[in-house]
Amino acid sequence: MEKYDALKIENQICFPLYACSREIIKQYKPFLDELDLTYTQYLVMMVLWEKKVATVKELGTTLYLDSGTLTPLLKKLESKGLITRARSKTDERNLDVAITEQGEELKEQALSVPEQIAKCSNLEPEEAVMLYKILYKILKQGT
Amino acid sequence: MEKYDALKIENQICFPLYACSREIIKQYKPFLDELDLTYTQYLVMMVLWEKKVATVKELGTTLYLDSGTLTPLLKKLESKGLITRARSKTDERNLDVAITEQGEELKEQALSVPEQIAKCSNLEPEEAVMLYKILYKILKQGT
DNA sequence: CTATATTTAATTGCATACAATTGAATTGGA
DNA sequence: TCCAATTCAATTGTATGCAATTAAATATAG
Repeated sequence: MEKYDALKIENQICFPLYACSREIIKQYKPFLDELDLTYTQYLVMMVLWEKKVATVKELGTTLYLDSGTLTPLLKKLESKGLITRARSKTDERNLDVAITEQGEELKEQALSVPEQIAKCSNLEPEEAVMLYKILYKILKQGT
Repeated sequence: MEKYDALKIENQICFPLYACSREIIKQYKPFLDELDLTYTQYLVMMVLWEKKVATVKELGTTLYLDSGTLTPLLKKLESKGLITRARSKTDERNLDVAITEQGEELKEQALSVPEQIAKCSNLEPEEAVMLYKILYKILKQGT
């Protein structure tokens, strides 16, 4: 163990995490292109397909993103007709983001995305479960 | 198992990967701020602390980044005096990126980064090893 | 009840990421 | 040898990420 070993890329855990994340997002691209969605837009749509409505704050908490990222992205989804944006009537600080009929329709088409992505993985099921557990353990630590 | 379950955030492996990557990079920020480096700049410097010289192509292969990301980033590191950029004499298509004396000096200071980051982790050593193995298995698949 | 503190989304500025294109240099085949 | 194909870095355009600030709305302490 040499003095500078800790500074080598191959001895870091963050780098493969960072690289893997981007490589897998690249795998999504051809499938998401068919929906005319970016990966981040797809994440927002996934939350709304499940919850129908969420504030910017809630989207940010769920996706670990802030308003600086979400505001322009949501305006884009709005311009595509997939969502609506409106101030909450009970608390005007909140912006309610709601899925539209058109947004709902995209859900059917989106079903093919996880289907096709699943085929790309070479992980054993136990590895996927292990990976999932470890990643959420790390994420929970920030709570 | 409902029809749309595969479209839920919590059933995806890519999302926690993406979120984890960004959360851990945020943990690096206060330490990297002291070196006046961003995380990506730090990655490039790590390669050069080890290899002294590398072409843009080699940096890109190692870090999974392309010239569109690296070119402006390398110009910034050059303007800080940490690296030099010069066309290779044997093949002018290649750009040789080399560490400077000042870049070498930063290595000492950088030693504290992995030290302090290690303290932030709540993973068991076996979990870290498992995570590392799985991530590199995914990365190798793209080779 | 009111001044202050807090919460929330938007904005600004900077730094990536990356697809697609360009242009220069080199390679390899006819 | 010569030219078509390939390789490589740079450029362009779009889309994030995120820290820091701003401004409006709401909550809270006194």
